[in-house]
Amino acid sequence: MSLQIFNTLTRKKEVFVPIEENKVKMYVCGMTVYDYCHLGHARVLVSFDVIVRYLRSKGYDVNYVRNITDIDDKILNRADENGESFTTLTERFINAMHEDEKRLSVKSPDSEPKATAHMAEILAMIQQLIANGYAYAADNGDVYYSVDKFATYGQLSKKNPEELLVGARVDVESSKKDPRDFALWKSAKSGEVSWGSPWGEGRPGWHIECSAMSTCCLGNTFDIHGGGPDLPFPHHENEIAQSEAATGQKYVNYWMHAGAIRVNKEKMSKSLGNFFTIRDVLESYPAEVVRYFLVSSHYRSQVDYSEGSLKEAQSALSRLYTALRDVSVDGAGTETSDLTDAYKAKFNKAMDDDFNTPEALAVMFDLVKELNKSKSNGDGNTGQLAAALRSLGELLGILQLDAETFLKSAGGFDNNAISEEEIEQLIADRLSARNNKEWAESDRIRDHLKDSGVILDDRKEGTVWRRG
RNA sequence: GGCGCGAUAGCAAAGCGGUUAUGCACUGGAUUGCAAAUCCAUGUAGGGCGGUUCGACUCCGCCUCGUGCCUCCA
Repeated sequence: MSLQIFNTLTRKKEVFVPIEENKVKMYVCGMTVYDYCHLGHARVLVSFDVIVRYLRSKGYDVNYVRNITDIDDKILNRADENGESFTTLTERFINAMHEDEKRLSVKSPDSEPKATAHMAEILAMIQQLIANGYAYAADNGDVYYSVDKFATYGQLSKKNPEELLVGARVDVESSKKDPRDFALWKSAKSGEVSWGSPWGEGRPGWHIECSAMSTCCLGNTFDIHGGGPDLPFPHHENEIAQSEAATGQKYVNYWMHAGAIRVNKEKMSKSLGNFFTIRDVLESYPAEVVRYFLVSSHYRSQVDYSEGSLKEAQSALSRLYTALRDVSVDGAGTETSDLTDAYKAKFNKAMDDDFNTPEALAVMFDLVKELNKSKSNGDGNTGQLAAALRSLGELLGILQLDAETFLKSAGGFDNNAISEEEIEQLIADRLSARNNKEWAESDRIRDHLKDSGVILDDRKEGTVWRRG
């Protein structure tokens, strides 16, 4: 079974064939660090994390590069508003982003290049573009890319260059030769942070940093380039124009774009102001629940965010962890058997189909049913089934906690929540009531705990509890 | 206006030209002092109109509705 990837460039699923056998060179557009990451960023972070995990599980040696945009207009404006240096601002939000991704179990990329640390490569590419006749320096010190010179402009976003000309905003101040042209280098206003260049003091345009950094990290041509739903145009279109005009070679083989997160049927975005930051959401829900929510829909689909969707994610995750509760997987992790191999094969088949995580989760729930049956009939397969479930979960970045820990903390985000000590005490009180067959008192305690979000489970060995 | 994407049961979300998706919720049974969890059983589908086909939720066309990009945004 071969891996198929939906390529934005062709709008089709294609069999994935890497440039170098068993190696994947992958670049994802990361954050512009002037604010906290929101759920839309989390979608990209988690989606590509799953993709990398799966590629590695298939034996690929993946070089995953995800950049950080640490210089641009919004960063300078925000730093100015805050009365702080732009580096103080960006360092703060880079740290915040790293905290957020860690909490969401997103593994760090192999490298995380920053625009400000790659000025030499950026300047070299701009000079190459001028030398190749694709860019020009304007009188004011700006350098622009000549969109008209790049014959296949619009190939990724399926836009007609002529129509872009008609629809382009006319900027009276601009020194562009053509309204479609975009800045490779912006001359510095007085007092602004800047870098020296052959065209005077200035800073790079938004698009050039990704062309320069991806090329320097991964080579002229690489396998996968990913990003969010709003990046195909103009960002990625411009990257193609820059890189292919500079190197004369194909830039990227497979373009991948995540779908939008929506709130009330509207895209979550900074400009609309309807965004929830990752840390906002993590105030109310365990990180793994947020991650499950993101993984439970396909990475390309639009998904609506709501309280209800997280509650449902929590319930579903509880079913998975409940199956793992009290199962010893000692010595079972490395066993293979026809039983577990069948589930793994189905899981892989789903993931081979453009990383179909909802389908993969369905396989995990089938496995859960098998595991639950095994737990009750004592057929001896319990350990290996649980181990298989966990190892599949690992590929999605879920189910790595101790089941007991998850189940006892899942709903525990209320500061007024009842403590474990109180719970244990009440359970002990209830036990003595039950021993005396005082069912009314026993049920009173059960109901009281239920009102506090604690659900009891009476077993032969004793009473266990969870929050839910 | 241009270029795309989508419409699945109460909700969420997949595959598939003919046979149970899956999860949450719901119903009946087993189980339990009562529960919870679990298992078993069952119900609830595929926007509208045409076409292709022995047969379409699944392919094709049209329509309606929703939504994304076209401007900084993941």
